[in-house]
Amino acid sequence: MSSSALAKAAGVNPSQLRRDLTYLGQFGTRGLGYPVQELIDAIREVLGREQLQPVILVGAGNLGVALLRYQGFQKEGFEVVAAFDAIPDAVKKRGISVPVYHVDTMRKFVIENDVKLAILSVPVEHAQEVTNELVDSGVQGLLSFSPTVLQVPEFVTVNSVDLALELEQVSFFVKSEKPLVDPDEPVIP
Amino acid sequence: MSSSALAKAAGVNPSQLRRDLTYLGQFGTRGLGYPVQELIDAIREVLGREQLQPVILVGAGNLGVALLRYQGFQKEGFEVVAAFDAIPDAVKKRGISVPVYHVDTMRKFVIENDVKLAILSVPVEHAQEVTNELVDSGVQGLLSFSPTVLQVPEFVTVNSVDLALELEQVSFFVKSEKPLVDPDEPVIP
DNA sequence: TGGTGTGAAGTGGTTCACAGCA
DNA sequence: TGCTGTGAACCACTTCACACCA
Repeated sequence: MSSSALAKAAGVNPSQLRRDLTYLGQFGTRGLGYPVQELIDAIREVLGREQLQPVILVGAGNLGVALLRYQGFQKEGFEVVAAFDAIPDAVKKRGISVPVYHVDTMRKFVIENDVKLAILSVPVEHAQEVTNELVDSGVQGLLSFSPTVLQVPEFVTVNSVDLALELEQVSFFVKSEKPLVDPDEPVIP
Repeated sequence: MSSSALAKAAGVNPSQLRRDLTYLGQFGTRGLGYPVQELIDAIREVLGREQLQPVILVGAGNLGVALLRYQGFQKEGFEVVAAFDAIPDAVKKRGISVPVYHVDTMRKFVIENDVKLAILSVPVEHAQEVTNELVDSGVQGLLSFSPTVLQVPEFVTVNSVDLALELEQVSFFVKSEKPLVDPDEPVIP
């Protein structure tokens, strides 16, 4: 498999892709390309996907429940082992195999199960407090869907996905006449 | 309001924020800061948020329905005016005020209502074909949740959110001993 | 011949540092 | 004095271009 074929599939430049792959070592063959299976193994190892990673989800509202039903995480080597909510009884559990517990039991669960990753889909006004408790319990990585900047110690990784912002980014380029803002020209003359 | 206060709230560097704001013109006062209301107005105008932007959603599965229930889009000036699905009758409509139509009627709707933005939450294997039809009908911006690279003409803007990938990004930094890969040192020695 | 690996150049975004002004 | 606006330096990432080798 050549870098140009891979690059096309990934939607990037071939040089880019070759450069990136060298960080895994160098096992392409000049004139031939990359051995597919070795590539898969090497990437999998670097990404730490040898075994399932346990994850918890906090906030089983609309978005949270959808995420619980979402199969994509399992496919990529994650296992959502439990969900937590302030009102677990209110959660519509149809089609959900993951147990939903009260958020008061979260700390205990995280500690006992040595959970390192959490998905946060709580209302924005509770995002920081829940984050604090998670970090305090030992969680080191957060995927947040709240439109706010979470304050965490530097040893904790946060990835924030703001859905409205993602749509906003598309919208900006659609409504504007020109595809990009010209930095030499103020947007408002 | 000073740039440093805004920067702190946004989680960025003050210089960064000042530099960004100059693209809107220059209306900060040296020694004083920025006038809040003018700032809001200027940003709103640039982002084209004076009036509601109509959006359609395609693919009313788990994620799609959650997105329909999600209030964040409305808050940011978007209105999801209709949803489309291959089996609209199967969609659980509880708590959804947006009408769900059959995907066959999508093209007509897009053209008649001059829809320019679409949210795509269809299964990955149908993402490209639905994209083609949307683009063909006049949609110019797509927010996709399918883990695939969509092929579109250059005048169409695509923003892809791959939820599993977002979690993967967190996971990488959590499981690795060091916070970052040292580019001089191959990950696999 | 074809395609990798990589110096070197290019690009664009970030940060510094400070002149200038309320 | 305090804080903006911005030239210049900095930095990280991207792309080019080509030596090198199966």
